[in-house]
Amino acid sequence: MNPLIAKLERVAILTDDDHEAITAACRDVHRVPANKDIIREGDKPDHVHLVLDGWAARYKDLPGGTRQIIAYLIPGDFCDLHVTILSEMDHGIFALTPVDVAYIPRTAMIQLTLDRPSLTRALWWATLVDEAVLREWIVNLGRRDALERIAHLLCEMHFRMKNIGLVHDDRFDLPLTQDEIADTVGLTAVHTNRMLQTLRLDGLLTLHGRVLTILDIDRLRQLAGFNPNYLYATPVRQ
Amino acid sequence: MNPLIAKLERVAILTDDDHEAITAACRDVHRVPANKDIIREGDKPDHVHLVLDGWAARYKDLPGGTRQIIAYLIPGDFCDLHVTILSEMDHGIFALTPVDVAYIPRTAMIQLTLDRPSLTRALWWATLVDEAVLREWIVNLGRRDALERIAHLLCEMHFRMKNIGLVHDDRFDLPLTQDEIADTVGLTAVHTNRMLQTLRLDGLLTLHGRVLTILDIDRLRQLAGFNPNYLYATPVRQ
DNA sequence: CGTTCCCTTGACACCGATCAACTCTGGTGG
DNA sequence: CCACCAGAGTTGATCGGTGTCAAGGGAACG
Repeated sequence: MNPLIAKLERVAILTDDDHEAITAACRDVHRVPANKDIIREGDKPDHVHLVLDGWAARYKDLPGGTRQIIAYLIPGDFCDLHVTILSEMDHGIFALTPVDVAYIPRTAMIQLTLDRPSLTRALWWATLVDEAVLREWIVNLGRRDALERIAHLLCEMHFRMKNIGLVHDDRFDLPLTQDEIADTVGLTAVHTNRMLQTLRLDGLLTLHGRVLTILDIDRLRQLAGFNPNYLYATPVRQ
Repeated sequence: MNPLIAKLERVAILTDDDHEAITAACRDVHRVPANKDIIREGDKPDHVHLVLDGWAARYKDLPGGTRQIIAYLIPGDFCDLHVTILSEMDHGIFALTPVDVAYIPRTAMIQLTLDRPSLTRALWWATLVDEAVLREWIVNLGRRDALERIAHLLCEMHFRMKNIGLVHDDRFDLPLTQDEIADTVGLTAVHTNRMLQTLRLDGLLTLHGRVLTILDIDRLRQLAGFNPNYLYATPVRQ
């Protein structure tokens, strides 16, 4: 099952035709090994990239050697819908795990949106949710302390992974090193480590071998100030 | 002159018909006094709001009484294109100055995008630039120190204001209190004050009476690590 | 002419960064 | 099967950037 179809169907009504159009667009699948770039800053790809399996991360490198992770991409997420319109990538995307990526030709994407208003609307919903996530990350970085930031990130990924059926018993794959978490929440790896220990000691979660188990989602959400409304897991307005 | 038309024409070719359609859509103008909400979290507006004159800010309040400003809206910017699709606002927007806001009916907006593919493409470009700005703000909050953050914000607003013709001799209206700047860059007002003084002492800028004069844009940009590529002031791909 | 924001300043506290080991784990090759 | 190794996680000591609290000053406005 195509994860994009599954994602869009949660919020919109797609016809069989739409299904076929999406499936057809996703014919060209590439496997990218872990820790390799899917796209680099400055690229002008002729394809739109869609994550079918695995995790990827959007990031920017700064002069000085630091890095900020800007988004996590999980199955069903587009890497770069915007290069349909914008001139080039202003950031890179790398694979956190081995990732299956569908290469959808730019022209096919444009055709899809011209032919299928309801599908276009669903795709638009997806980009708006991505945008809402960016806003919440700004709040996270700007106004929450270290412990809350990490807790909030974990709550969000729990919610998103659950949405696509990849959470069982509040347990899911979190293929991130503590360095990567640190580069996401604007902390150092050392402090991230200490905060994760605090969360463990408080009995909120366990995390080893890239598997996260949330032991008390209610308390974790309360600690993080997590409110999933920004993820808009609700039907699209007609 | 409608600032939305001016903005879109910098990157796309619009017909006279497009102009008229935009002008017609912007008939219903409301003036919102400074410090009043234009939209609140939870609202389900039937109109899309477009800033015609003045500054507004997108924000989220947190339990605990803190606030994070998520975006600044200047003439030509939409407040909430997304409520065309999403169920309700997950954040508020307030006026920083008295603001002229065009209320564009949701239905008119939908009609516009159905009838005018090239205009739709230009609007899409605008939302993608907004998204790129959000990404850069995440980098700003996550990986730059206090001085760099403020410098970067000022560089960005200088660039955006220049783009719409509101900068003369590197001088422009910056209608923000230090509290508001602090709530934007994730600092306290006290520390924001000290950093602004540092920037002044370094001969980079002057700021009083809500007017910012940048004395040395090159050095300010270098200090901030500012690269305007993310603002995509370039023509839209066809 | 007083009131209310807003800006400014100083002293001090503390969260998270930095630096430098050390441990653990999983993978690889002999 | 074991020895080794690299990457990831952990720990401790110390430093510094930013927060906090409190007070005072200045400018706009009724």
